Amino acid sequence: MADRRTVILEAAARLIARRGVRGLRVEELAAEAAVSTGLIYYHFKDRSGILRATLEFISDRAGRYTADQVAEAAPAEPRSVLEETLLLEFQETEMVRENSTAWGELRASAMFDDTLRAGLEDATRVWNGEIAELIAAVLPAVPGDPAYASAQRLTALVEGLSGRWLSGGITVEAARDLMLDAVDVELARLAR
Amino acid sequence: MADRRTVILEAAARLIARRGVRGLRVEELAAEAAVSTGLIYYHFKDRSGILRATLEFISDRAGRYTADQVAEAAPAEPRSVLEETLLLEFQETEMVRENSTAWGELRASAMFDDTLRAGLEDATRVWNGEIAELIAAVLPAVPGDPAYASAQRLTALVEGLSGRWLSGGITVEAARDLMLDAVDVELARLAR
DNA sequence: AAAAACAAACTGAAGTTTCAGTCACGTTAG
DNA sequence: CTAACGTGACTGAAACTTCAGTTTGTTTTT
Repeated sequence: MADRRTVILEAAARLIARRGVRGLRVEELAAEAAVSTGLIYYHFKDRSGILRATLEFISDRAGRYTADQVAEAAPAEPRSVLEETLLLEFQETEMVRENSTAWGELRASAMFDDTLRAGLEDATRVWNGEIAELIAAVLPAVPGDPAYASAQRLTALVEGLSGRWLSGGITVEAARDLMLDAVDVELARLAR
Repeated sequence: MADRRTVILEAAARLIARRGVRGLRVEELAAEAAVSTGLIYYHFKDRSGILRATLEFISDRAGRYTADQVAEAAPAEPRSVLEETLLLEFQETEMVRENSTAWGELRASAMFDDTLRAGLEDATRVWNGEIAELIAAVLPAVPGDPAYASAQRLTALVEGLSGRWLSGGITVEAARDLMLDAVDVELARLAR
C-alpha cells in the first residue's frame, strides 16, 4: 500500500466527493484513512493545506487517467481522440465521479479561498492546452487562438454539464450526448 | 422597506455571495439583516431551511431582473434579445455577481444536500425553457427538441464560464466573448 | 371607548454540540 | 541512538438551536 500521506489524500478525495469540501471533517478524514488526526496535521499544516494538497493530487490523478486511457486505446483518428478525451469526464465509475465531484467542489471553494486559486488556474490552463492541441490535430489548418477559444468553451461546458450531472439534473447519457454535439458544433464552426 | 423575512433573505444572498454557503453563520446573518438570531429560526426552521428559502429567493429574483432588463430595452431583433439575455449573467454589478456566486454555491451544495435539488432543478428547467423559446424566436423553423438541447448547452456553458469568472480564471470580458461565440456557433448549427 | 384577551413578531442570552488544532507520549526504521 | 512517523485524548472557540419572556398590533368584551 502507498505511504500514509497518499492514503490520506486518497481518503480526502473520496470524502470530498461524498460529502463535499464543506462536509470534510478532519476527524472523519482520519477515520476514512484509518489514521490519527495528529498524523494529518503532521503531514499537512492545517485544513486548508489538506485541500490544497488534495487539489494537486486530484489534478495529477486526472491527468494520469486521461493520458492512460487515451494511450491504451488503439491509435484512432484525431477526432475521436478529442471526443473520447472529453467524454472521459462523464462515466459512471467511482473514480471519475470522485474526481469530477471533488474538482467541482474545489472550483467552488476557490471563489472564497485565494490559496486555492493558483493551483486551479494552472490545472485549467493545462487542460485547455491539451484540448486545444487535440483540436489542432483534427484541424491543422486552424490557427491556435480560435482553437484555444473553442477549447475553453468545451472545457467550461464540461464543468457546467458535470455540475448538472452530479447534482442530479441530467443523466450521464444526456451529458454525453450534449457534449458530443458541442464538439460537432465547435468543429463545424472552426472548419468554416 | 420590505418585511423582515425578505430582509433576512436579501442579507443571506449577500452573505452567501461574500462568504459562501459554508461561510454563512447564522449570527452573522442576523447582524447583516439587523435582526435577532431568534427571528431567523422563527421564520426558517433551521440552517438548511435558510438555504432552501434563499435558493428560491435568488431564482425568483434572477428571473425578475432578466425579464425586466429585456423588457426595458427597446424592442430588438430576436437574436440580440437572446444574446443580451445570456450576457446578463456576466456583468460587473453587485447584484449579478451576488446572484451568480450564490447560484453557483447552491448548485454545488445541491450535490450533497437532497433538499436543495428539487428547487434547483425546477429553476434550471424554467431557465432552459426561456432560452429555448428565445432560440425558437430567432429560428422559428427549428423544432423544439434541438432548440432545447442548444439551450441546455448554452445555460450549462453560462454556469461553467461563471465558475471560471468568479474564481478568477477569466475576466468578464473574456467570458462575454466566449459566450457570444457560443451563441453564434449554436445558431449556425441549428440553421443548417 | 376603554379594557381585556389574544396572536404574531421578535429578542437576546443560555444550552448544547461540533470541530479544528494541540500535546504529551509511544513506535519504528536506519 | 535518534529522527521521522504516529497516536488519541484533550482543549477552546465558535457555531447551531432553544426558550422564556417582551413588544406590537388586532380583535373581542364590557
